[in-house]
Amino acid sequence: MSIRVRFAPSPTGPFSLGNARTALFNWLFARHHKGTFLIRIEDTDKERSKKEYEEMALSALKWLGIESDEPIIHQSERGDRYAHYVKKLFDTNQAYYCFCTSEELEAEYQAQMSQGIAPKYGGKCRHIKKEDAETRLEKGEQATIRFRMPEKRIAFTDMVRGKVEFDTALFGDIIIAKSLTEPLYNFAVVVDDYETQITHVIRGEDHTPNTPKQIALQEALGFPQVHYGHLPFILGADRKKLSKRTLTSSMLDYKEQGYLASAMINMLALLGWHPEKDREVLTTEEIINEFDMKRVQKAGAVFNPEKLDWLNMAHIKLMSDETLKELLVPHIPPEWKNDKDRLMRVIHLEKNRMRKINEFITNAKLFFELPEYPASLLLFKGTTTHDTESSLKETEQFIKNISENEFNESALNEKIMGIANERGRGMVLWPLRVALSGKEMSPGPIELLTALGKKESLVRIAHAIQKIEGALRDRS
RNA sequence: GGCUCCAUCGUCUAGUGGUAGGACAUUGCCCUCUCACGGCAGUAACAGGGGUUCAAUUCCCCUUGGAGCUACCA
Repeated sequence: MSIRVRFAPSPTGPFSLGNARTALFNWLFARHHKGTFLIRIEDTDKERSKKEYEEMALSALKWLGIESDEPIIHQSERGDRYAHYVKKLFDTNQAYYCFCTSEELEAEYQAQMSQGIAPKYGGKCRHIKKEDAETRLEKGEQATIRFRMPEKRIAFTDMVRGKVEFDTALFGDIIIAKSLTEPLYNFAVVVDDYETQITHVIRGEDHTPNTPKQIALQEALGFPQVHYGHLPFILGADRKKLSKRTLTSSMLDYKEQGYLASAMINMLALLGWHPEKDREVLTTEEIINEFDMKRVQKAGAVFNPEKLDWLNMAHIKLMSDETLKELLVPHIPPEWKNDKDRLMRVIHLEKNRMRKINEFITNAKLFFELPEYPASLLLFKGTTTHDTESSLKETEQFIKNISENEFNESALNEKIMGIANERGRGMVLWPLRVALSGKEMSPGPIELLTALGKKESLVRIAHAIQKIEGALRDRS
């Protein structure tokens, strides 16, 4: 039988790292086993569900390349399906109307808590006859629908943790719906998973205690049991579940900050899972091939932003210059595109220096516009203005003598390093590099020359020489 | 309180009944005109106590610590 999984977010808040990881593991599991991956929106809570959160989740997933193989289901549109199954439970006397008010229930729970007893519903409405309930409903009384929880031990084999067992007597009769068409989580999940023929439920470990309730419901409705796997949490630095407020916990923020989807997937996959052979930098394709629920960790994992940076850098290096250009183009100033060749040379050079793709704008700016800098910056430590002037002039002459078609890295390296080794490396390379970049810190002079090209390089060197001469004049 | 789960370097993790390995971070060195990249080396962990065993990080129990759940949220 083919594997079918689903990711079922409730659109009640920003889409977090943890949500993304749960979606990813479901998706990886489906892809690895050539199964089907579904997205279902759990928007039964009308108060808290918001369309914007749903859109946020879907676009974050789309960014990661995770999309539903079948049309997306909304629980809010399936009221009649839930009503159908609630009626089935009524017909078999496995559900009943409960007229207790929230105040009554609250008081009951408080009393139990203060006595140190595990709180659960006392069963006050358990024996109200269906006919009596219906007349009360007709009179306009408010009621919820409860499931007669059978008291027994329910065990299941978790794909991550192995055998887990609960005593359902501790749960009491849970509320499964506010009305025929307004189901609550545990009931809606069971119905939808059944109707979409889900075979494996992979979700966060916060759902572990819900699993026996859902199994009891499946048994009551005569549904086959599904396989469960509960994923450990992604934790904040405080080792607590990532809160909604945690900074940049919204997935789309990572995209904005210049992270690659492939790096993000790599990072998320490595939180709680590890390939058999010890490798860290993995393409999505490789992760799909090697993914195995058996290798999923049991303990929660603290998210490490530095490692994400490192992985992002690694994934940038994995990309071709051309692919990187495509990614960069929408973000760069239009005038940078005028000189296509120069742009490509700059991308090639900066590719190995970027941790996040939006760093490109600040890093590459100097190639398109010479920054302002003081003449004093041209002086290598412990050298004189005079020596700097003569060094720059000599370098300028050498560069002028290199023909346009010889203007490449190896030829430049040979010529420039020739002078540098003669006059002293710092004496030659520092002023040249500052003249070309206008910055204290930058790529090396040979790299700058190659990327800028002969013409622009000479303009910048001439500009530097003017600065030096100006400084000399001011002194005399 | 009750129920469930978890426990290897600071972090992510590998691992086995017999020397605890890798990655990020960090430190030092090399490369070098600077900053990155890269290369090399170093610091750093089996929570504690009992068992079982010739031998336990590994298997069992307890303790401790941590997390989740305990809704007319999901």
